[in-house]
Amino acid sequence: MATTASSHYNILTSSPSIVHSEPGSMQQATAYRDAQTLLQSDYSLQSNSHPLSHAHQWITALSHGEGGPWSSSPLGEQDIKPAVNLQHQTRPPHLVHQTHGNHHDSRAWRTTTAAHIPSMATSNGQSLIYSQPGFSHQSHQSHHDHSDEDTPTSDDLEQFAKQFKQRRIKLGFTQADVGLALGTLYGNVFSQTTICRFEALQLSFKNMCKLKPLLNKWLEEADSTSGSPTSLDKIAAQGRKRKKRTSIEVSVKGALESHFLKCPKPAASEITSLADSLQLEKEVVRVWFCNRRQKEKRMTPPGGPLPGTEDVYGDTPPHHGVQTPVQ
DNA sequence: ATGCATGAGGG
DNA sequence: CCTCATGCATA
Repeated sequence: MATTASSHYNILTSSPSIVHSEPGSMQQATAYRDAQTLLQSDYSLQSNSHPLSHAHQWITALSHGEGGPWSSSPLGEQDIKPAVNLQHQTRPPHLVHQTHGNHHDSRAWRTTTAAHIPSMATSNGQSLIYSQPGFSHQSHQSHHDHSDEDTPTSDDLEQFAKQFKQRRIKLGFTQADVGLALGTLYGNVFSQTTICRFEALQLSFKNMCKLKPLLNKWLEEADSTSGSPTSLDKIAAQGRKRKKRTSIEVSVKGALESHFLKCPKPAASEITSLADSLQLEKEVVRVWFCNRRQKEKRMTPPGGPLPGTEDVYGDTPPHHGVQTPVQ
């Protein structure tokens, strides 16, 4: 055992029917989503407004095959702007996080009536996260007022994400709401997960840039339309047996971590032997490494909140410049 | 909020 | 097989 899932795919929900055809086969999948949504909504006391309609269309990021994840392709969707992307393969950013925020959980959504404006810009180009090498160079465009257009900097994204979240909460929307709204507005539906990751800056720089405009529009729409009755509609079209999530034991994770530090990109053979020694499926291990690598490429460094030096809460009265970035 | 997973696209 | 964008299922 060791893991909750051995290696069999869970055959859940196979309702071939549509949303409302079979009087008895329209719950399963839908029920899950409902539960999740309701759960989420419960947190922030859903206000109601749920967009409707559905759309199916995802502009696949047509940008691929770039050497450096951080050094090239500012955006790959709007148009090809002769950005100043100086492309030179810089080694991947390693764990260089320093005074990163801290981790704490808090569902005090909507409780923080918020009254403070996040106008605490990073002051002197000193972001909390390591900055991207080779970005802040676009300094010949006599303007940079626009919230969109032109590749944002890491700081811009950081600021935007914060404001976005704040507004979203004030307006009483859940992350899931936003995801759906984007679908009705622009044809791109996103999950709660994605919105969450955006707010937490847990996406790649490129991905953040791509989503920012959309979320920005939603923001405008949202507050301007603050009060319009929207219908609630949900689309349920799922028919895919997903492998049950394998639960990897902490000790095993530790082992994987160790190997990752040594070799972030093991060869197939290595993966096989590693999987064997850890008694995991090769595929699971392979995927683990893939995900781990992705994590490394996020804007916010993995590993989390620096262990060790953590100041206590309850004290620290003198001064606290920045508030915890994470909720 | 996050861990593991899927899939498109590119070699 | 990898990278990348994304999300179901879960803690």
